[in-house]
This record gives sequence, structure tokens and C-alpha cells, in this order.
Amino acid sequence: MMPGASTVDAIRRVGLEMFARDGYEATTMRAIAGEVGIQAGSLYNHFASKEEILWDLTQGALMELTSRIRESMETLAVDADAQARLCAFVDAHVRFHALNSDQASIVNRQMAGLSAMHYRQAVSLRATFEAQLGEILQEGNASGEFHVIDFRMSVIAILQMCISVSTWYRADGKLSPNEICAVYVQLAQRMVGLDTRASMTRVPMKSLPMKGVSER
Amino acid sequence: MMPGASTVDAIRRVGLEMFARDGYEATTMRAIAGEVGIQAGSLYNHFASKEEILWDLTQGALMELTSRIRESMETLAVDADAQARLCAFVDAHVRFHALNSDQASIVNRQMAGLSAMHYRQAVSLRATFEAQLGEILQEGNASGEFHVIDFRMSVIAILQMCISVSTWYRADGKLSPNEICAVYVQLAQRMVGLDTRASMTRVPMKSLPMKGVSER
DNA sequence: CGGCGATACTAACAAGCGTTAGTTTTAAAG
DNA sequence: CTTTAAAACTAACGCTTGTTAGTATCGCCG
Repeated sequence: MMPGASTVDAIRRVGLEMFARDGYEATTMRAIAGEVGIQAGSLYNHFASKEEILWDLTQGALMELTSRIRESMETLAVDADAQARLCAFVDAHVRFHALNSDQASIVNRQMAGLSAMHYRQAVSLRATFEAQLGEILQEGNASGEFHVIDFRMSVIAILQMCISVSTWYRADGKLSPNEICAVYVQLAQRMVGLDTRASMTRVPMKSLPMKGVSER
Repeated sequence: MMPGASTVDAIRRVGLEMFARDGYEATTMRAIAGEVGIQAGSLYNHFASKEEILWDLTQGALMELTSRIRESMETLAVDADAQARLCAFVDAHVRFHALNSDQASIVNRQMAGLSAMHYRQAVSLRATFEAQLGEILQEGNASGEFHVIDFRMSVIAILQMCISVSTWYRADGKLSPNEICAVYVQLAQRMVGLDTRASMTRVPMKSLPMKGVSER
């Protein structure tokens, strides 16, 4: 059987979509089962409870995001400076939230449906991203590259800026992921005090000239 | 009877708190009634349905935000430049989301519980804020003050940055609203291409020196 | 005092919820 | 074939949901 076609994967796929679109509380087991093409009771052959479906999806989304960020950071030279790290981090974050908006919704909006224990686990895992970005900012400030106004607020502001992409990006829209990432990478650089006009910016993918994007 | 002590206002107060904390779907009429100190059926002497409570709160929150922004903009000189307008707008937005985090949660997270008609109304009202900020950015770019990378993305990024304050601000925290606003105003200025180090920034309330905040 | 409207309470309704028990079907292995 | 375990189905349980009807209580106005 081809991967992604098993019943478990169908439940994952449908649950992800419905939780993201309608919210965890507003999604019923019968609705998921109906979309999968089975009866509600049959869901319990694959998941012990509704919350376990959410927990499974939460873990999957966090793993996915973790992998994407790690992969992006691994493309850097070992002696890459803070600016390069920041660009890679923002690029990976924006790309994930654009291309995986359903998974992003789980992590950013639906986690309240988790049990207290699972919620704590997920939040602490999510907190590692903030710590990672915080280190980049401190490193950049220490080397004199950045001029961060406030570490904690800058970290949250940059992350939230990246997350917001998931609320408006559409695959059939006018802007490609590469173009969008280029803009947000520039915004992030500005936020940490880099002047993206004076010095050439280094972004992971091809960057666009300023006018080229703003005139769309 | 003192204002804010009537049953209607008690329902508003309790509903706002519970919707913000637990979400609209996860909040039951019986839970609201219990917190108010009446029976569930008595709620229907004041509101026709659960959705109407949410709609009432949504309208109230949007009115409040509208007023705060209008007031902030009215303090400006009639010939104020784009930078001053941007600072006033961001300051009002951040201040609202810090001091009214429950109302912010309604507008930014719980509106999915509204009926289709009410949802459309609220979204279109909320869209006027984006339009207002968009005009400021265009005005600033036209006059040469700003160097906006991309209008639409910058508008969303700045707004989302302001909104994110509601997720972490605590009245008993270390930072005052004035200090927080000062940081976000500087971040916004950087995002539109202003160099907040070279030229003195103009912010509505007292601004803090960079080191004063980042070293907390 | 009498009446009346606002607001509270009680009790229940129909519908829907997550979940379970018991049974039948399916499909691969022996 | 027969066996067996996975996975589907049916049917229901117990509970909660938003909401309503009918009734009682409260306080104000004449």
C-alpha cells in the first residue's frame, strides 16, 4: 500500500485540515470519520482518543518545523556570522509557515486542546526555537553586527512576523515562497539594526531588488 | 446602580474573560452563568444566544480599538509627517494589545465563532486598520522618509508584531506599557527603513535609550 | 396597596458529543 | 480451506450542549 494512503494517514490528513480550518473544539469525531470514509467508532482502532489525534499532529508539526530549521542551519559554514544565521533562520521559518499553514495552525492556535501534560511538552519544545533565535541575536550584538533594541521583544516580534505568513499565504497567489522569504529576511535584518540598503544582504535564496517586490 | 455592576455588564465581563482564556467553543453558557451567579436560562433575559454575547464583545472590542487609535492620531499636528503618524499608530496599537489582552483575544482569535454575517462585518471593520497603516507607509515612501520593502507584507508584519504583545504582557511584569511601546515603535521605524540610530526618533510617549531596555 | 414589567428560577427538551461493547468483515499466513 | 489479527460496522451509553417554556420573585410607579 502506498504511503499516505493508509487509514491512519487519512485520519492524520483529514484531522490536520479540519483542526486547522474549524478549530479543535469545533471538529467532531464523526466529521473526521465521515471525511475519511469510515464510521466514528472505527477511529478508535487507530487513536485512543480525540486528544491523541491532536497530540499526534502536534508532534508531527513540531518535528517537521524542527527538521526544516536544522536543515537550513546546516547549510551554513561552521564559521558563519550572526547575520547569515539570522537569515537562514528566518528563511526556514517563513518557508515552513507558508508551505505548511495547516501544521502551523496546529502549533500556533490549536494547542489549547491538548491535555495539560502534552501542552507543557509542546510548549517547551516550541520554546527551543525562541532560545535559538535569542542566541543568534545575542551573538550578533556581541560581535557588533547587530544593534538589538530589546532581546526578548525582538525575538517574539520576529517569530510572530514569520508566523503571520501562514494566515495569508496561498499557493496560487502572486508571490512565490522565495520572493516572500526574501522580504521577511530583509525585515528581520532591519529589526536587529542592520542597514539593508547600505550593505549587500546575504539571504539563503535569491534575493529580489527592493522595487521589484514593492511594486507588485 | 453603579455602572459595570448590572447583570448585563457582569455577563460581558465574565464572557470576555472566559472566551479569551478558554476559547469560545470551550466556554459553556452554564459556566458563564455560574461565574455571574445566576442560572443558565437567565442569560437569555439579556442575550438572545451565545453567539450574540460573542458578537456584543466583538463589537465592543473593535469600537475600543478604533477609539484608541483615533484618539492617538488626533494628538498629532495636522501637518504631521509619516514618521510621526507611524509612531502614533504603533504606540496606540501596542498599548491596546497590552492593556486589553482579553479584548485582543476576541478580535484576533475567537471571531471564528461568529455567524457568517457577523464575521464578515467584523473582518471588514478590522481591515480598516490595515488600510490606515498602509496609507501611512505609502505616504512615507512617497515623501522619501521611508524605504518600504513591500507594502502588504510590511503592514501585516507590523500589525502582527503589535498583536503579539497581548500574548506575553502582564500588568505585574517588569516592563511598563510606556517602555514596551517605545521598543515596538523603534522596531516599526526600522522595518520601514528608518535608521533609529542616526536620527532622533519621535515617539508619542517618553522614549528610552536603547541600552536601558535591552539590558533588562 | 395593587399591578406590572424586568429578571430570576426550575425543569426539561432535542440534539450532539466522545467513547465503548459486541459483532462482522477483511485479508494475509499457515 | 482454516486460522487469526486487524479493522470495519452497528448500536448504544452517559453526559453535556444551547435553548425554551412556565413560573416565581423582586422592586418600582401609580
